[in-house]
Amino acid sequence: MIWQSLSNACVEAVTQLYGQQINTDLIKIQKTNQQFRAEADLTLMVFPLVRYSKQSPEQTATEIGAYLKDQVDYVQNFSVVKGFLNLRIAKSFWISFLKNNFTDQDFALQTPKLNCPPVIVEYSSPNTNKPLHLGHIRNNLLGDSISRILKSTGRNVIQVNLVNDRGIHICKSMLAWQKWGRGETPESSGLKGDKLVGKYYVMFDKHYKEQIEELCEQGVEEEYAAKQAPLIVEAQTMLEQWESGNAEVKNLWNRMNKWVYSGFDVSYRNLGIAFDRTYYESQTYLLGRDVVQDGLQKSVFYKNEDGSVWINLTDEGLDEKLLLRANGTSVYMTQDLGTATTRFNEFHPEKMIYVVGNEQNYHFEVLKKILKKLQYNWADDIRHFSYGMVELPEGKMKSREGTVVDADDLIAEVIETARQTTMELGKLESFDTAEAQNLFRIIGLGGLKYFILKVDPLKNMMFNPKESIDFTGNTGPFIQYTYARIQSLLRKSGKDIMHIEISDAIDIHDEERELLFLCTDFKRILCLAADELSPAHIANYVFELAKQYNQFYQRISVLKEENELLLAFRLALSYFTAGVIKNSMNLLGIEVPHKM
RNA sequence: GGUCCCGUAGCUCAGUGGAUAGAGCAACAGCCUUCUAAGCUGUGGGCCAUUGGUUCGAAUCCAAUCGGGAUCACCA
Repeated sequence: MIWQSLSNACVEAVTQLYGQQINTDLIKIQKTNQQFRAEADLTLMVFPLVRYSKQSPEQTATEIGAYLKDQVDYVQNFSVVKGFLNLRIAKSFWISFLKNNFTDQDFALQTPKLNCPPVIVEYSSPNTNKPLHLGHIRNNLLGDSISRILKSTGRNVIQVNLVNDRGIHICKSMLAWQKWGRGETPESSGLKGDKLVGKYYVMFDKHYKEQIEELCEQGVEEEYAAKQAPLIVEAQTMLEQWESGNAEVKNLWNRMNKWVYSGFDVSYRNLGIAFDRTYYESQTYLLGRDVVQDGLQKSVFYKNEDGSVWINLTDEGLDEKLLLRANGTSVYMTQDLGTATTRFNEFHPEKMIYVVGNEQNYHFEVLKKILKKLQYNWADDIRHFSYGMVELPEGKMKSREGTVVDADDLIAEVIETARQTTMELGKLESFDTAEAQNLFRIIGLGGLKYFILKVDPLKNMMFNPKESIDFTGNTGPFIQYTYARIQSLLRKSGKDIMHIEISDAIDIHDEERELLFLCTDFKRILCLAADELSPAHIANYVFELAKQYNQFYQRISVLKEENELLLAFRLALSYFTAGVIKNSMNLLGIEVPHKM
C-alpha cells in the first residue's frame, strides 16, 4: 500500500520536475539501510532517474525529496546520501496504519473462491513398498505449505496424492512375505502396516543380492545375474499375474496395500497434512493411450518396426522418448500424459503443480514439450515445483544401506526432545496432561517443519538431526515462544485489546517503527511469495519479525508503563505483531501456542 | 560426454542489480528479587569458488573455468 502510493508519487515528481513520463519500473524503493535507519525509513534510488533529470544524482535526489516532502503528507523529511534519497515516514502514518488494521479480520487471509478455476497441487506420491522417510517429509511439507500459500491468496486449491501402488517393487515385498512371512500381520507383529511391508522389501533385497553373488561366483556376469536370479524372475512373474488379474495375487496385493495405507494415514496425521483426493496408480496406469492415439494421428509420434511408439525431441535439444512398449503396455511418461490430460478435462485448472524432487527435472521438461507438440495449450499451466535432496552428515540417505531417516521415528524424536527441554525449563505448572502433550507436539513439529521449510527448496539441504531439534536462535520454537510471550503480555495487561484507544499524541521509538514497518511488509511479502511459492521466503521473514519483536520487548517495560497512551499503543503493536506472526506460521503449516 | 541445479563466516543458511554482504549455531564476555532467560547485549570471524564481460553500480546478470550434485532406462 505505502509502496504503491509512494511509487506513484515519485513518478508524478519526475513528471512535474522534469517533464518526463516514466515507467513505474524505474522507481526503486527499498527499506533504508540499517546504518541510516535512525533518520529514515524508506529509500529511493535516484540513479535510474538521472538520465531524465539531466542532473547529478545528489541534485536529483534533493529535488525529488523536496517535492515529496511538499506534496506527500506522510513524507515527513528527507536526506540525501550520494544517489540515495532517504525518506522519513511520519509517525502519524504509522499510528493511523495501526489504527486502521486492528480488528481480527484485518489479519484474515483471503478465503478460497470456489467458483474460480482451481489450482491442483500434487505432492507426496509415495510408493507402497516402504515407509515414508525424510525425503517424503520435505516433499509433504513443501506441498502442504505452497497449498496454504495459494489458498491465502484466494485460490481454490485441490491437494492431490497419487499413490504408486503398483509395479515390481510391490511384488518384491509380496513375494518375500509369501516366502518368509509365515502369515505375519500388523496385528500379530505389533508393527505399523507400512513398516511391516517395508521389512519384507528389505528382506527381498537381501536374499536377491545373495543370489546375485552366488551366480557371480559361478562365473555369471553381474549384469546378467541381476536379471536371472530366481527371486527377480519370480517377482516378474508375479507382476505379470497381477496385470492379468490373477485373483490370488490381487488379494495379497490388496491386503498388503491396505496395511500400508493405514500406516501412511498415521504418518500423515502426525505430520498434520491431508489431501482432498487420493489417486491410485493401479487405477490410472492405463490412462494415456488415447493421448498416444492422438499423437499418432497428428503425426507427432511415430511407430517403430516392432510396434513401439516414440516421439523425437531432438529438435528441442532432447532425445527420443518411448511412449508405448512393443507389447502395447505404457511407461511412466504415458501415464503422466494420461493423468495430466484427465485432470485437465475434469477440472480445467488454472495451474497444475507437481511437487516432485529435482531428479525428475528432465521428465517434466519432456512432459511439457510433448504436451506442447500435441498443441494442448494448457501445457504452460503445468509447473514442476522441484526441490533438492536431503542429505545427512554421513552423506546421502540410502535405503539399502539403512541410512534413511524414518518419518515416524523423526517425528517421535522431535516431540520427545520438546518434552524433555520443556520439562527441564520447568514451564508446565499451568498445564494438565493433555495440554502438555499437545504442547510438546506443537513445539516438536514446529521445530521440524521450520527447519526444513526455511531452506530454499531449489537447494540440496543438510539435515543434521541434532540441529533440527535445537530450540534456540533461528528455529520454529523461537518464533512460537515469541508469539506465546506476546499472548501472555496481552493477557496480563488486563486491557480489552479490541477496544483500546490509540492516541496520536505519543512518540514512536525506532524499535516500534521498525516493527510496524515489518508488519506493513507482510501483505507485500505475501503477494511475492504467492508468485514464487516460496515457503522459505516466509520463514525467513517471520523469523526477522520475531527477532525484532524480542529486541523491542527486552528494552521496553510495557506493563510498568506509566503513560496510559503509550501503553495502549504498545499493546496494540504487540497484538498486531502477534497477528502477523500467526498468519506467517499458518502459511508454513506450523501451529503457535498461546502459552509455552 | 550432453543437459540442468548448486558453490556466501569453522558449521547450517538468508541476501538475487544498490550504501560498510547478514542471521543462527559453535567460541568468548556480560544481563534473571521487575511482564516467560526457549530471551537480550557485546566481541572475534568473509579475495561472496576463479577469471573475464555487461553499467553509474555486480555476491546478484552474461560467458568461460574449477569444484559438488542430479539426470541422460522398454524403472517409477
